[in-house]
Amino acid sequence: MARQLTDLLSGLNDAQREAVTAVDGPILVVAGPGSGKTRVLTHRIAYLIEERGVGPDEILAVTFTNKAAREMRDRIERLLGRSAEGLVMGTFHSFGVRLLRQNPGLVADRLGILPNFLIYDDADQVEVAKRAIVAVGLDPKQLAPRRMLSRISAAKSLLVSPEEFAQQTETYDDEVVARVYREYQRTLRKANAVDFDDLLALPIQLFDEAPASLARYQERFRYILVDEYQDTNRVQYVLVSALAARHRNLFVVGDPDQSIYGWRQADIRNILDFEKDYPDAKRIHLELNYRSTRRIVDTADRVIRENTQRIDRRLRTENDDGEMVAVRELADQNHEAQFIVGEIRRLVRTGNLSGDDFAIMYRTTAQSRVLEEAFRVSDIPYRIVGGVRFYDRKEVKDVLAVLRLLHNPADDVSLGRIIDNFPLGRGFGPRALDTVSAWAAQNGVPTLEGFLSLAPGARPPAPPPQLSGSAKTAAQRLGTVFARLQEEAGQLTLASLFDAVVERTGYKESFDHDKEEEMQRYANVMELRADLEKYDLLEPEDALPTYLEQVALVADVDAMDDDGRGRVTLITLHSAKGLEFPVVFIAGVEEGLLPISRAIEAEFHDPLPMEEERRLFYVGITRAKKLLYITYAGSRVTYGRFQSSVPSRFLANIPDECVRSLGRRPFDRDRSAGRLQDRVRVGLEPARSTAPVPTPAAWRPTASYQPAQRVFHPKFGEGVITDVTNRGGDQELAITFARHGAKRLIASLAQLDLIS
DNA sequence: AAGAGATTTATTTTT
DNA sequence: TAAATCTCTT
Repeated sequence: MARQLTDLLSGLNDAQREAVTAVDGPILVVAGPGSGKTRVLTHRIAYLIEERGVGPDEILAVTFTNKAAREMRDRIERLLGRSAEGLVMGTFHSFGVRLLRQNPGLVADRLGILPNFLIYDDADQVEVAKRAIVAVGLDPKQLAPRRMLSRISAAKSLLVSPEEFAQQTETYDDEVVARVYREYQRTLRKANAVDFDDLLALPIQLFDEAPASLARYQERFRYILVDEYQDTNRVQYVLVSALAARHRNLFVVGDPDQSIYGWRQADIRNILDFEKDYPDAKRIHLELNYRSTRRIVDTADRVIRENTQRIDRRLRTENDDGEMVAVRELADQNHEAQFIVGEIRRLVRTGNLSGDDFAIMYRTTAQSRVLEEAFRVSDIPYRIVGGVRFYDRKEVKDVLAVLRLLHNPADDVSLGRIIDNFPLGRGFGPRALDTVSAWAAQNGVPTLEGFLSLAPGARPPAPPPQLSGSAKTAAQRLGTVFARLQEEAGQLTLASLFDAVVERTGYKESFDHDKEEEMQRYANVMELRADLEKYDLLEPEDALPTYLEQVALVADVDAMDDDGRGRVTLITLHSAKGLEFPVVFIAGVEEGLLPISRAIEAEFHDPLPMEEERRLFYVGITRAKKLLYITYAGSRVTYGRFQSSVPSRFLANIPDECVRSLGRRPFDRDRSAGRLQDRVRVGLEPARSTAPVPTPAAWRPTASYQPAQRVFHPKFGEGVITDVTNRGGDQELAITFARHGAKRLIASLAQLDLIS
């Protein structure tokens, strides 16, 4: 016992030790980046179990991603030297599902949601929103379903029901949202489906309806821990508060400076007001950074210091100074990607580093394209976190739609998908679907029943829908196939069910074996089969629901740890939160990208989005342990158009002592938008319009090229200069490109970059 | 109802 | 630029 105690507490600093051993009552830990908060969380849980005799099943720990939960559980089990069975650890959303699954009777009775409910993902939600817009007699083309959805989601995150929303409308637009919201919710329920926000809101409704069930959980969870508390929203706050009300042993960890989910209704006040909610709370600060070099820490500190909405504190470290932060301007996004690939190659060669030591971070997923292309040709292994998830690929979603419909016959969104995309639905158009839907509505049954009623041997509740011609044939075919699949669904393993699905729906044959692209998509479908096989170990009746739930709740980062070894990571700044890498590149640090244009537009009436952008940059900087590169391009192609860009204002705050410019031109702080801002503030110039946006020709270095130099051209790629002819102040270059052969180019016009 | 061809839209971030 | 959506023809 004593041995273990020293193990659990050794190597912790005073503040960390205090956080681990302060057992009872509300505790707020404000933890800067790299200050060991994961260590504190894991050691604290192990300490509770080992030293305080707390049962693992009396502890609830909420993390931001499933990956974090998995890793923490592993670390705890390693500390304990045994399994931590019973410990409830996961994201808010997975915990929400768990609550709903554990109370099927109450959930059905009080909330009207049957146990076979599905979790609708983003695309499904858009579809439901569209249908809702149509149903209230409006036009989805004018209303932007996505915008409706974000308003609805915001309302749900604030626990505002459709009825409450309707009562507090102020503008015409609000009224429209209210109507769509109501219909959206009705459509979801009719499909026996829930969305992400419901996973948090429904447990609260359940507790309202059945206080005894709340009391049970309150009693059970003597200790509750919440990570990334700065990113919790209202629903999450209410849920945690309710659960912690009985024992009040609530331990929250967060960093207001890393709050980057304001757009998801994350409310920084949850952490700032913690001590108001719990006047007896103990507050512990973890400030010393163990992760990064001194220069990286100082850079981060100076950048975040510019924010006004924050608690003043200083980030510090006792680590070595380390290398300078490298800032590099590139001609365009291709050069930027090329530069990054080149640097990585160089560092791998000379610096004893491997691919997985590197991460490239960017603000928007669109930026990953060019980077990915550069890595693809470079043959450096890489992986992309974010972008299109495996489960979001069209062909995968198609097959999943069938499985979902088999699990939940009310799932009209999946039914629609099947009709649109499967050979099975051929000959069956929108008008015919209207007929069947109307029939189903009339009889109060799911739309699928309309099809089943046409299958041979069916005993429908009413005369089947009136169809004719190709629509009738198609509907009969679909009904017959589904009737049979439904029978088999309970008996077959998932893999065999998969086989039956792709065979009988004609999906398998729909791939053209002569087209490479289609074969790739077919390969994805088969990968789904391999995925399904893993679930055949479960009880047959659990396999499908467990699988579908897992599919709905995996985040991009969750899927990350599979075969990440040796690969460079390409990741959005948002997804990078909580991760660390020896070498980090932050790409596209330009006005309009980081900060994102919308934050710039909003700045004059609302400074908060801009501050969030700055925090995002801060999150990126603090991911780096040893080396940090910041790159920006002088111009980039957006929507297929060239646009020149201005270095981000955030660059102006990096201290001279920490930064060095790479390349021929020094990094010119005065051209970054930060300095322009100053001028704007004193009223010398209007914003942006007169900003000295440099034209490419004007700022391109007038380097004199020489034969044998290696260069990079945005279109032609890598090449070697074979001949140089001087023409006045300019040069005409003969270049042999690796992939495009010999070209003659004018030095001042060709957007060339020297590569080492 | 289906496919070809024209046109228009999109890029903020995600559980 | 590429993907999604619309329009027109059969």
